[in-house]
Amino acid sequence: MQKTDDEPKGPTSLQRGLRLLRVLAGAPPDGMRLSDLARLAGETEATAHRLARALTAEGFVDRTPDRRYRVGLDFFSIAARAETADNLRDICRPALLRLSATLNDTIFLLVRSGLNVVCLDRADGPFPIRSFTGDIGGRIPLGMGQGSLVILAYLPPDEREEVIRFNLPRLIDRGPIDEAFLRTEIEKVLASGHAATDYGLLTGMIGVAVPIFDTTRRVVAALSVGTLTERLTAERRAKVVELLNREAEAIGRRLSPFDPALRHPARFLGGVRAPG
Amino acid sequence: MQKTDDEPKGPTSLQRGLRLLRVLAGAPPDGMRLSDLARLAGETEATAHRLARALTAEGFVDRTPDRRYRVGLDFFSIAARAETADNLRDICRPALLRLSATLNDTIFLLVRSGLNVVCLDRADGPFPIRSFTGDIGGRIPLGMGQGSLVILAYLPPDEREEVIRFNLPRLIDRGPIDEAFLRTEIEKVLASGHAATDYGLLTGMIGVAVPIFDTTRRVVAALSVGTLTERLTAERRAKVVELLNREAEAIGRRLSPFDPALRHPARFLGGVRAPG
DNA sequence: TTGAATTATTCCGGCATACGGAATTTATCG
DNA sequence: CGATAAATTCCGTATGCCGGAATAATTCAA
Repeated sequence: MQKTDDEPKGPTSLQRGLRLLRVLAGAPPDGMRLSDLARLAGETEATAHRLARALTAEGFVDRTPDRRYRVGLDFFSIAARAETADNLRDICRPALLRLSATLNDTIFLLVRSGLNVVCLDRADGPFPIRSFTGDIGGRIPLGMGQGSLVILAYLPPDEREEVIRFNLPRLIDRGPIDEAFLRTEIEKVLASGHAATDYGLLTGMIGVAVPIFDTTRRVVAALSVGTLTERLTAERRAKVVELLNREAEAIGRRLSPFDPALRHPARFLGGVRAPG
Repeated sequence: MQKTDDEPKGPTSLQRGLRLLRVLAGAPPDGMRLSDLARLAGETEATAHRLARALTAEGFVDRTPDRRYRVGLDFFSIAARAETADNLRDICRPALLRLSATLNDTIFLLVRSGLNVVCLDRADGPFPIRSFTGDIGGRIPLGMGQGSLVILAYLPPDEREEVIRFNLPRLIDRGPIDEAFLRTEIEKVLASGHAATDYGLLTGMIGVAVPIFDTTRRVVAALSVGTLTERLTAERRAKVVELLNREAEAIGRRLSPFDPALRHPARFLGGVRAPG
């Protein structure tokens, strides 16, 4: 081989091994044969085999009984154990401040927690706002309020149905809602990409919310703005949604799907992690 | 360097790089300095630097502005693919929600990974629960804890023996267990169809677990509930087991006969085949 | 601000070792 | 059962890795 240029080459076997991981993560739902793996990674079969063997020995790759390779469960385990330095609240705070300052309204950050949604943070605007969510730490059933609704809407179908089945009584109990209404609103959310339903419970108030997806396209949270109904003309709403979405997307790109804050929001409410 | 032993060594730089990843995932909330990384991984700083650079270039590691290393975001999106082909987690989630809401306790979904069991998902109940399994991604040896025990118990006999042979020391090391105890408990599991052993390690806590079989009657996972000892009277336990089993069976019917991880080279040819 | 201690990065020579062509074993298929 | 394809092992060689040591950058104390 001739060395034409002086690329800052690193340990080749590491580079190649990682590329194998990428390839494995890339396509197959049920694993990949060695020959395909080699071809896609641009390696000879001998080399791919050697690397795959090492990856397997280290637990980063699993082998299926029919001799196929796939990303290993240990990999999942390692990733889940890795703590991302910033929890969701820290990541989102600048966005909340920006939105609050730009829109002159109150911004909420909502995270799902089982069958509920928890308000993880808020940045107040100049107008006093009443909301379903209430203050930081506030907890409402999935489906009640715009931010909550938007999360519910984007859940995987199975899961969404399950949540609805359980929460419907709670929702009916707390507001002028029935199943038909809820389903209609969910459809609206999925069609428009945001929630702006007026529940009619907080007179003069209205909210607009957009979903935050993690890097695997799962809903994990919602950004929501609470404002006075009169302030939200149709054209302003479009603008608001656009701004919210821009921030939501930026946030989503930075989210690990394993962030503990997404799983146990309550632990992070105090700003300090609770033990256990 | 002297190498007297003739282990089938693999590409060292790959092994070392992966170890760096493990170390990185292990401890730091806000990243790790090179020197610490090197020390914890048992590498010279020069080597650690070279490897870390390669990992960074490949996107598996990020650098913070203050020159610290941390697990990269790409790492997570790849890891998210590491679930079983049937996406066991998605399939089971509604069941976890149902159980958690119905029982008011914390539900765990556990899958086997080689000689270990990994917590794939959990749905928290209102009570804070301590468990062997820990949080999502937590790993424990096969045989430790109820969910893990139930999986071990239902493995094919020769495979089970091999796992026991391997894990017994680890189990003894981590709890008041000896071989006789383990075998007695396995018998109990096979007789009753569930595990409810009180290991006595987590005072006040107890768990009940049932197996999930795929359509070929192989254990692939376990559903487990963690609760306060006082909440689990005998009659309630019967009820709990029944609920768990109902969900486990429903899940099993949806599983295609794909074995997630049999990375341990075991030749069961001519051995006992699961009765079709 | 200065200087010393700590940490990060680069260099480089020697030698271990990873590469890949080819042979061998093992699975898959007609 | 023979043929084809895939997986795994072998092995000589040159390639790229390792780590001691030099250099650069950063932190810290005073």
